[in-house]
Amino acid sequence: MDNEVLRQAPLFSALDDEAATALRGSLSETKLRRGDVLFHEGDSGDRLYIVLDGKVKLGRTSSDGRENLLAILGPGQMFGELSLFDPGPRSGTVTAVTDASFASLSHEDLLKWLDGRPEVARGLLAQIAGRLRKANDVNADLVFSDVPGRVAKALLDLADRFGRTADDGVHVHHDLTQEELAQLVGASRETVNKALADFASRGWLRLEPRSVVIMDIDRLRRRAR
Amino acid sequence: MDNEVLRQAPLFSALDDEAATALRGSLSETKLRRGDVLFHEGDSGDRLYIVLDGKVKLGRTSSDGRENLLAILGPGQMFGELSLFDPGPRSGTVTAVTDASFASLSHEDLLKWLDGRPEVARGLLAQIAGRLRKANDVNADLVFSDVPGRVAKALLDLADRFGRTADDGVHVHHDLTQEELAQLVGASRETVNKALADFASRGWLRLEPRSVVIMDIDRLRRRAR
DNA sequence: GGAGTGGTGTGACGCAGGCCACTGGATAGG
DNA sequence: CCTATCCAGTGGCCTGCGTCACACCACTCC
Repeated sequence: MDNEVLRQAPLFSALDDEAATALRGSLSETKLRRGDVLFHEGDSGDRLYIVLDGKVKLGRTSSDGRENLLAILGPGQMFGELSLFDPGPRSGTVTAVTDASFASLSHEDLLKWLDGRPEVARGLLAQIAGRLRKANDVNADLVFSDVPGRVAKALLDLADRFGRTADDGVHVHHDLTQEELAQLVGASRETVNKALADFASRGWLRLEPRSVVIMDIDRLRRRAR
Repeated sequence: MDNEVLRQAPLFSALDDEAATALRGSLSETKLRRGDVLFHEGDSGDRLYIVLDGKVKLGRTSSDGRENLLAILGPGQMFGELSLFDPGPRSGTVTAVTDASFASLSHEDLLKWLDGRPEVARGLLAQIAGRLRKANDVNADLVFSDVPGRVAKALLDLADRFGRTADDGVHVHHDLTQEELAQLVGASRETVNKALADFASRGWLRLEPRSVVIMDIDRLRRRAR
């Protein structure tokens, strides 16, 4: 298992070596291929997962079958926390968008763990609080911004987390189809495509399959707000 | 100060009498009149508040001055938690929608408090996790539901929390203007008004100033999903 | 009383963006 | 290789809802 990632994960950054070693005993590892589903909305389950490698999408399906993505998560990020506190069914479906691996921990083990270690509890709170803040931001965007604005915002967020700067711009291998990108910003595939094409025609970015190269990040930022 | 409400507040429901008495020493009380602002988005501040009496709206303002409400909070509910974990500026503005009173607790006191009492920490986590889940639900609604659907949902939520059942229906004194209701569901005042008028013309509810009487809650529920 | 103010009710108009329909390229599976 | 499937790109139509523009209270405050 990849210790490096775990030690950098926000949740465990406060741990000393001894504690980290002790923790590893409770963890188990899972691997998925692109497209595989880790769990479905409505499943029961109480494990907390941390992404070691790859990316997943966290989505929910409406009653009439349409889908909407809450988040794209990469290495170091956790999910499945919600079922820890109200132990109901899973509130979303988690699907791998690339081959991916995870460390996971049972509800029970985590709670045992938290009791003795207030700094970990605080880390967990900070994680969830951050997610809440972000969810609120997304709400505001859905109300205030148009689709191109939300697409720009999503690209910038993905660039922040997965981008690599080269001399021809920031390469963002988001690994998402335009359909998925559309579900992430809450719009139709067609409209997202048109927004992307428009950005490209202005020279702000270049489109590549499942990735973009951002060439003028300042303009994109201005479009996003 | 109203002990009853405090003891029922989800955050402190796990406390025994001794602990509750000890806590009261750290609390201070605040009162507001309808329309008064407790704090603004961007203010610094690290107090956690618990509503004792009345209602508040938690809102944020977009760069071009339009407003959007994240939540309406009533007795027993807390707010201001976010600044506890990343101690940045306030992420929203809190305004009283009725005369209201609050108990508050400083960041520092709360953290001191949490360390010895894992059950309170867990209560706090559960609260925030619940809010996160709710924020995600709102996101899905903004993507999937039309305005009338969101209005119906908002009314049902308000009815759940503030409604009183009488023989002519469920009386919901939400204390919101239609403008505020519109900001809550992310729509214009006019469209919300038309949705309400439509519901009323179907006999599902009756409109009264700053309140509604829901007469056919099942139909309203069906319209909401 | 009259005038201002804040909330509610309604019609008309325009447009962002959803939905549909189709094209073409790329990848996979036989 | 050929076919099937998936994904990206683009145009056209239609509608939900935002915006504008009013009218009509129900108040408070002179």
